[in-house]
Amino acid sequence: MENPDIARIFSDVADLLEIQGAVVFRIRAYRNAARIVETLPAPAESILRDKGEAGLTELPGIGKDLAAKIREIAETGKLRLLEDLKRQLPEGLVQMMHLPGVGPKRAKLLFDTLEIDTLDELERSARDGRLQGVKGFGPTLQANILKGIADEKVRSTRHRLAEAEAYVKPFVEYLRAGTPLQQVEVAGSFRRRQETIGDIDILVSAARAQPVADRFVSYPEVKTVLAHGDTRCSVVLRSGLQVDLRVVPAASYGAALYYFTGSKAHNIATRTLAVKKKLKVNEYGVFRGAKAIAGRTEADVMQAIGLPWIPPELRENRGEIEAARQQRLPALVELKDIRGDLQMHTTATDGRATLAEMVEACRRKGYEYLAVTDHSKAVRVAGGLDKAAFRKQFREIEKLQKTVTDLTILKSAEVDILEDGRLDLDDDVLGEMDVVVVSVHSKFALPREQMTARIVRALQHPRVHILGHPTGRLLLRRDPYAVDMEAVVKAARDHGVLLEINAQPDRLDLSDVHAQMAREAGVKLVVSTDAHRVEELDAMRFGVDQARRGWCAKADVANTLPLDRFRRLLRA
DNA sequence: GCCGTTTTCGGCCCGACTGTTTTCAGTCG
Repeated sequence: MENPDIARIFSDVADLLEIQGAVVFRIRAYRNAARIVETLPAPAESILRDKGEAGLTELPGIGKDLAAKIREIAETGKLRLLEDLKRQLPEGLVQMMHLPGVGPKRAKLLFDTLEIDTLDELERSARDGRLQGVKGFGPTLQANILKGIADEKVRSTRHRLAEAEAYVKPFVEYLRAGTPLQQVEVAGSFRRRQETIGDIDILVSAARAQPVADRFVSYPEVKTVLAHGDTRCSVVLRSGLQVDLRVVPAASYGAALYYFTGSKAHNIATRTLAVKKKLKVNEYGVFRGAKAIAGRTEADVMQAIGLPWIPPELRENRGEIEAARQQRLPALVELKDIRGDLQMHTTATDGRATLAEMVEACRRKGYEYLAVTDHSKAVRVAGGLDKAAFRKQFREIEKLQKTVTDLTILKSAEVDILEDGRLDLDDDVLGEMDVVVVSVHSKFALPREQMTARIVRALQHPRVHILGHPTGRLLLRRDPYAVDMEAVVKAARDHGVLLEINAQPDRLDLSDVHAQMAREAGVKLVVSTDAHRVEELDAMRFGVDQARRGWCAKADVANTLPLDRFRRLLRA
């Protein structure tokens, strides 16, 4: 069982307990546990293997009981508690409680009064008027339920960060253009630079809230208005993206920004800290009794709680609060630290721009070096190059290099890792390259052991420098292939291989959690765009965001090094 | 279910909006 499977089970338990009407804190403990397990830097199974249940109870939020339950799941593949709950409560109730306007209480009420336990049955009851008789189910709620069921069938749930950015920028411009705003910022998971976004939170400070709220719900792209209050509104855009607005006075802007940036888990943890200091924290400020002691800026708010300012990317309650209290937050890598891009393609294979065009674009970015990494021959669909074709390209590079003095073009390739872990090019041509990137592009469905052995074997090859997009995932489209990342990280460490954070907005591979895991193992990373067009070189910032979420400082990212030191690292 | 330089029991973050109510429960973030 992988961590997400265990998390899923805890999350299902929480849903069913909620319907059952269990004590809210017990429910919270399961939800909390789901989140903890989901974001663990190592598989729970290997923690159990190495340190037993004690290794799990070290984690704040996991006690004796939950540690034993994790063991039960690891050993049997399921959890008796969940099986029991499922026998008592039909699973359809969980789907019902996730409809807008329906929560655990109403789902249970529908089951108890009308024996409704599926979405289909609920839809029929709403249509034929049976819901009328149930307490609390007025005409509006019924209409909302029907709409929710219809939306459920065509729902676009999450959006990639880059995609959300494309929708939110014009929306913010529209708000700015029409009403006098003092400050405006997109908060939430967007500001934390999470790889995918459920909804967008726009925070505004303005002298008068009402005009901002009115303009917000009138945005032409708005499909549905979910809520329209004085200071808080919520809409769904035609794209399916939900956008929430919050308007606060300037004196509360920092507190509101802090609160609406989240994450929820981070907020709960810092508020708990505040309670111990006899303080109350809400979106309007930090209060001692009735007296506001902070609120205007985020830094003020955190200082009042006794914390230094924590970068949004770290606010996941994954140890950042403890690190902040001990003044050992990492100085996170920044876009301006990047001195070179180490994966890109040209018209020689599946890129759209020529070698000269890509080099010129990198020169304009002010890079010190770049690696041209066209595909090797196994990637037929991309027109992968053979030994002779690479040598031809290297001669072109040498020729071009003579005309370009202010940046170095590194000869390279994205060499395919074949099914058995051998490489798609011979050692002699690999030896003519400055840097060798290896990646998996085929046979994604291999069993976990086989895939792990395949990648580890490739990393053992003495000429390999970088593992490209290590898990092969495509966000929201394709799961990572089954692979033991702990073993891959260990192999990378043992053989001095760098792990790539691929900055393509639909890859962002490594994930934040894996990047952090690599960093903690002492493995160096690189952030590369894998650009197939000149414009895609701009994706570097998404990769840097991901590195920051993985706690990476400048020193953890090898392509922040000046060329001579980078070369020395490759040789080592 | 977790946790503890207040506690092994008794706490556990906080507020806005909606719909259906006549003062608030449920939902949501």
